Amino acid sequence: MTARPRGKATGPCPIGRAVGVIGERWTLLILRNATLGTTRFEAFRSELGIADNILSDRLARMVEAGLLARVPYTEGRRVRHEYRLTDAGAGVLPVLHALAAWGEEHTRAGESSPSMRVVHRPCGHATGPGGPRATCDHCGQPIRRDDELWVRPWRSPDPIPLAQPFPWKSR
Amino acid sequence: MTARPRGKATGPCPIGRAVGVIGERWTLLILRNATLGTTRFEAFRSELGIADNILSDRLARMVEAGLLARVPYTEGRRVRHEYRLTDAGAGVLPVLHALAAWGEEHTRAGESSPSMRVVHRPCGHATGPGGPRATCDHCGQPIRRDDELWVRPWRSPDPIPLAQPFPWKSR
DNA sequence: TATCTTAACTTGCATATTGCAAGTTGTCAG
DNA sequence: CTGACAACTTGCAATATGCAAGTTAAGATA
Repeated sequence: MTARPRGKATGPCPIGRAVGVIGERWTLLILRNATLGTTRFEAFRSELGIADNILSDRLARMVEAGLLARVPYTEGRRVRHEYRLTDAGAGVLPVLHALAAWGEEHTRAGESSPSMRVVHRPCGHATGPGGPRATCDHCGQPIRRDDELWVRPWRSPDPIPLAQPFPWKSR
Repeated sequence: MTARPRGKATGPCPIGRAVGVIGERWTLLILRNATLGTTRFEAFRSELGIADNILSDRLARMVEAGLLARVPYTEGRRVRHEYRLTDAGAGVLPVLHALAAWGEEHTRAGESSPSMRVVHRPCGHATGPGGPRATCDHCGQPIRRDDELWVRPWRSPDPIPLAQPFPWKSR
C-alpha cells in the first residue's frame, strides 16, 4: 500500500480532521447541492457531471462519515433511497459561505455572470459584496438556516430555501 | 485523457470556483501552515509529511494560482526561495476558521487533546466553544488578522501570530 | 582542495483514485 | 413482453500520489 488511507479524521488539529472528512474531491460540491435541496442519486449525477461509480462511492462514504443519511422513500409502490443532510452535513454551511465569499473575491467567472446572493427571509434583503455572512447586512440579525435563501441567477431567478437536516427536529 | 483537468476555476458558482482552486488535496493544509508562518519547502515537507514531489507540484501550482508568492531571500550569500501568502492565500482564513469550527464540533481527536483556540490580542481573550469567529466573543470587536493569535496546545502552549500577506502593505 | 551537508527539487516506478463505458437489477409504463 | 429509468456495479484506461533515489548548487568542514 502506498497512498495513505484517505479520509482520516483523527489527529489533534480540527482543520486537519475537517479536511480529512469533507476535503475529498466532490464532497464539498455534493454538500453544496444537498444544501440546495438535491437528494437523489440521479439528480446529483446530472447536476454535478460526476461519474456514477464515483458518486456511488462518495455517497456511501459520506453516509459512513455521518454527513448524509440514506433514507428510504416510496415512489409509487417502489422503495427508493434518498440522501439527506444530517446535522453534521448541514453544519458545513459556514464552510460553504466562506468558500463562496473567497470565490467571489479571488476568482473570476468565465463570463460576466451575476453573483450568488444570500437573502434573509424575514427582512427580505440580500447580502452585500463579499459574500454570504452569518449575520444579515441589512437588519443585523443572525441568519437562521431556515430563514436563509440562496439566489443563483445563472440557474434561476428564484431564491432557493436551504434543506433542513434530517431527522427533522420537532421543536 | 480521462480525468478532467483539475483546478478549474471557472463557472458561475463561486463555491465551485473556490473548490477548483483551493479544494485539491494538501492545498488547504499547506495554506493552514503558511498562515501559521511556514514559508520554506523543507518546513512544509516535514510538518505535513507530504511527499516532496507532490509538495513541489502543489507549491508551483499554488504560485500559479496566486495563492502563494515565490520570493527570493538570502541565507548567508546564498539565494533561496520561500513561499509567502498572497492576499488571496491569506484570504482563505475564514475558510480555515469555518473548517476548524466544523472539525471541533463534528469530529473527534483520537486522544482527548486540548482544543485549538483563537486569541484576540487587544483584549487577550480566547474564543469560546464552537471555534474561531470573525468577531471576538469577549469584547465584540472584529478580529483583525494582525490581532489574531492561534493556540495549538498539542504543538506548543505559545500563541502563534498569523503570517501577513506578501507584499506587505505599507499603511 | 576534497569531501560533506543541506535545501530544494526531479525522476522512476508501484499503488491508488478517477473517469468512461457498459452491464446489472428491480420496478413501472405501455 | 418490451422498453425505460434509477441506482448501482464492473472493467479498464488515464491520472494522481507516495516512496525512494538521484540531482544541483553552494556553504561548511577537514
